[in-house]
Amino acid sequence: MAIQSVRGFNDLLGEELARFRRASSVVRSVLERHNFEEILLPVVEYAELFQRSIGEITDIVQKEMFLFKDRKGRLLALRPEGTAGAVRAFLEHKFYAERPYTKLFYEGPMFRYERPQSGRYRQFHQIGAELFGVAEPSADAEIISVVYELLKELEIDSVIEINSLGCKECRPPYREALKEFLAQKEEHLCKDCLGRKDRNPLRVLDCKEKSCKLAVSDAPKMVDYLCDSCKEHYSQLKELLTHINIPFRENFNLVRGLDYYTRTVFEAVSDSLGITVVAGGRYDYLVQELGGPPTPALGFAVGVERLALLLKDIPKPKELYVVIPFGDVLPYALKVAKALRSKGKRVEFSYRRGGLRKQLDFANRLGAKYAVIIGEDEAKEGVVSLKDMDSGEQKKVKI
RNA sequence: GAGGGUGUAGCUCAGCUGGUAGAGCGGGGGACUGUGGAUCCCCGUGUCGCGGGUUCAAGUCCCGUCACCCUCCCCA
Repeated sequence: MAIQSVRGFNDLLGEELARFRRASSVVRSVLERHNFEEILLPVVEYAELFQRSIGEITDIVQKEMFLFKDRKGRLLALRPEGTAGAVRAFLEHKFYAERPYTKLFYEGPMFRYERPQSGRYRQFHQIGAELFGVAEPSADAEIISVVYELLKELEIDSVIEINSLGCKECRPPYREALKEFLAQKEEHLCKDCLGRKDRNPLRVLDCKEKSCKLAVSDAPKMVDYLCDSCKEHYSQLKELLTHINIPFRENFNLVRGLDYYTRTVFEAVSDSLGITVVAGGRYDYLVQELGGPPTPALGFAVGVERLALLLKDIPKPKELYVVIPFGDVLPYALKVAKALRSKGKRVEFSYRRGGLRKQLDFANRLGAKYAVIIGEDEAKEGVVSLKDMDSGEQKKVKI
């Protein structure tokens, strides 16, 4: 058997790649407009970084990481997401000491050992942005505004949902209240939720199972338990979003799969495919938990493949010129191709053999806008016959 | 990790109750050595995903395995 690519690790090519590039470049340009600075992070980190940041009991850490040991026996991981690495870099370069706040973005492959399905691979790409050092809700508003603008620019139909998960003051009491509530609903919960109702009760709110949804419909809401400062933060954020005309929807059942989130969380779900394309939130304790100074922070990540899947149309490539040498004119024809390319034209030099007819047929198949016909007459006169492949018009021109 | 579907030529697929492989499209060549998208003619051995089993005989039945697609879990 010929060697195949590894499951979930795919070649990206053709139109799919064009969509991918488009999605990526739009997101990048929106981030650059907001003056986020790019950082190129390594793909491998110590496994401990993810265990400490994402949370020991999450599925990502428990069963979805690509783990391996280096030659000295240290446990390494292919990164399953980007925030942990960004925080590590923020601390390692001591950005907290040299600027009042820091805005970073990263792009690159992420790895999760999951079952592949539509819009989901073991190697996939994310672009993420992180804002370190601003506690005020204006930072939340700006991050959500970036998300809104990139979705708008890519013409992706989706709604931004927001919620608040509270802080270490108000979340524990809420968690307990929710646990108590769920204990009374046990007979309505699915098997997965029975497993997580004590371990990670917030996740039950997010379950797609009908009976769970129903059981949870009158569950206590985090918003009702928010402490004064969280409540203030959340209502200011909503006010700001309204002021800058960013449509959003509150979803009291919105939670995140990663442990580090606090206060604001948000997500954009595509209307057509029903998959999450962007997700993010605030993580005010993570920097400190990873050994840094107390630093409020927040960010988001987009799945580039998922975005690409939803793109309406892709830009057409530049108009193609096909240079057709005909007869003993090779040196001249190559010179013409070089000249056209130096003018920035997209040029294919035809290596196809056969008569002019066959070569024009070839140019046609390539989708050429112009055929640059070079026979011995043209070579002698120092011109080319430029044929417009749509209209069929042809004239001799100097290049 | 659980469930369902699929796997035959480059692509899309046909192949009925087992008798050793076909079509369309694409591609190549020609009709046609200076003008395309048309027409006509010619060109298909591909480990029938892989391994094993049943059988005189397996693309076709059975078991296993791998991959892909979809759903769930989880997540971007």
